[in-house]
Amino acid sequence: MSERPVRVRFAPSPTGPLHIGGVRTALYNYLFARKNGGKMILRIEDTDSGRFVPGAEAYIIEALTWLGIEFDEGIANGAATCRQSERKPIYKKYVDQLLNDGKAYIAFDTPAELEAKRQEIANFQYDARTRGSMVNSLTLPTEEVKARIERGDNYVVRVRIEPGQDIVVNDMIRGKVVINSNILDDKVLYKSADQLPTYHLANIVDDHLMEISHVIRGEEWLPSAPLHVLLYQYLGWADTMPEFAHLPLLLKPEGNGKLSKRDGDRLGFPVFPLDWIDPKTGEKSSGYREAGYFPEAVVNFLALLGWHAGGDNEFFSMQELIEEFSLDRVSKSGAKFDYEKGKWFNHQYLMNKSAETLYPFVQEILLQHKVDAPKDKVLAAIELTKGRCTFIADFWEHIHYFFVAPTEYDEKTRQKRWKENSSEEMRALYKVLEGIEDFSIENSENIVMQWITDNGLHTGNIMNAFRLCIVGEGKGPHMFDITSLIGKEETLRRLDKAIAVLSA
RNA sequence: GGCGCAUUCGUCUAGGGGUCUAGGACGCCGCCCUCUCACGGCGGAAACCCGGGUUCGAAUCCCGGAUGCGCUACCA
Repeated sequence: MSERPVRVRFAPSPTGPLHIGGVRTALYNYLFARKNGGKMILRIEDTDSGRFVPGAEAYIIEALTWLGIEFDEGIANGAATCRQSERKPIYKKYVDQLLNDGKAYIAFDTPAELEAKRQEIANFQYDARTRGSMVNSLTLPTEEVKARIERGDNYVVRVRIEPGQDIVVNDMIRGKVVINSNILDDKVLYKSADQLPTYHLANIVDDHLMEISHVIRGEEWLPSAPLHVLLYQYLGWADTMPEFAHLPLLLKPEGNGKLSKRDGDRLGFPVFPLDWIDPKTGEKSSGYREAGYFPEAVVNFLALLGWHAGGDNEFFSMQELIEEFSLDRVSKSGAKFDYEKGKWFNHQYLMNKSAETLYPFVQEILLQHKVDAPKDKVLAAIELTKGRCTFIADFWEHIHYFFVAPTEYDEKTRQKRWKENSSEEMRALYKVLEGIEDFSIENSENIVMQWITDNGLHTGNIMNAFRLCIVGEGKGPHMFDITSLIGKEETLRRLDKAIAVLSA
């Protein structure tokens, strides 16, 4: 283990909205950096000009900001300051170095020609066995190569892999992974067409220049890690090569495969942090924020998909995650995405919030429904109902009857709770309630219960019918919590109306 | 096909040779609380992929198989 300062990066490609697996990668990088007193860097890997999607970069930054994942470098005024597309001369320099050192060569084979080769030869691979029969600087005379370049022919630079050597990747999560160079191909490092490096080269150069100490990324990169190790050696940077940690993948909740962008709308839950509208197709993908999730619930849930603190506790704030996080407690195998558990987390976070904290959100919902109620009444209603809500948006369903009298009565509840003598009993209850001066929870409950006892009535029958009259359906907090909040006048009004409607 | 990684309840996982008749959580089921719905409490069903080996002893170590996933682009 080196003693150098911890510096990690999150390096997304701006090809669309950041999906939840990417968010988790960013989160683990962030936790690792904070835990070890290191720096977190954002780098935009936009070396594929063809797949660039406008707005994607801003989306990534907004999403991570929402979740509380902060960057120490690479971001200023809300925009990324490190984009690979803006570093062309830097990569060119190292491409030339590799070329001069004979670690790479120029190839003129066109994509169409390569495609033809693949059709022609099964398992065709551009490598030590085949490069001698291809069109490149190894097979062409020097003048010809020069002439072609001057003529403006497009070419690529390929890494020259020497066969027959074992390449060792030390992975912090998986241990030692050995791969023989025979199976590696001469990957393209640079394209003359857009003068941009490919991922592999840009990645190594930037990680080196930015003094990245740990590369924490998805497992899909493990197969190319040997190439990266080789590039560090070719460039002469082997001694400062970062440590690698390849994270297990996030899998589809059902069936097989990696969680993908399409799964969200197919399965009916978000796989993106924020809503996203595709600029080309106009297609909308839903996000956690708009679905009503709290960022801290998403972070908590995501952190536990592939990592475990060891004890029985499952609730962690960002600060606690930072304190507890460790790469050697990251799982090796992929985790299926369990949306139900995500909802449960949100429910827990919502229940644990104070009515005061929830107030602005609920107030907005009430306003949308044209309800203007005093704050203390809203706070009380929130306190009584928050245990029933998973999302903020659920509040209206559970809170509306505190502010709006029922206009209709749930048919099922009516059949079950409205008995033959209910009208009569409710009329009697009306009289009792009318006579109560102090309409507080305790007092009204005492009086009504005493009345029930004295007259040999059935508590369940009375209360359930009463609930149907006041709420309109068979749910909600205890009746006197509701009636004392809506007040005597409103209680009597609702009761009167309900008796008329339900007796008809 | 080739190469790599992985494999404990349906799902997320604890477990790093004996304390495992395998623990927790989500979901599911039952009971309690109760005027209903929730919340909460209690309880239940539910797993070490298979086969060899190492060992006095294996969920834990090794090998093989099976299965899953990933990669195999002038994409990241």
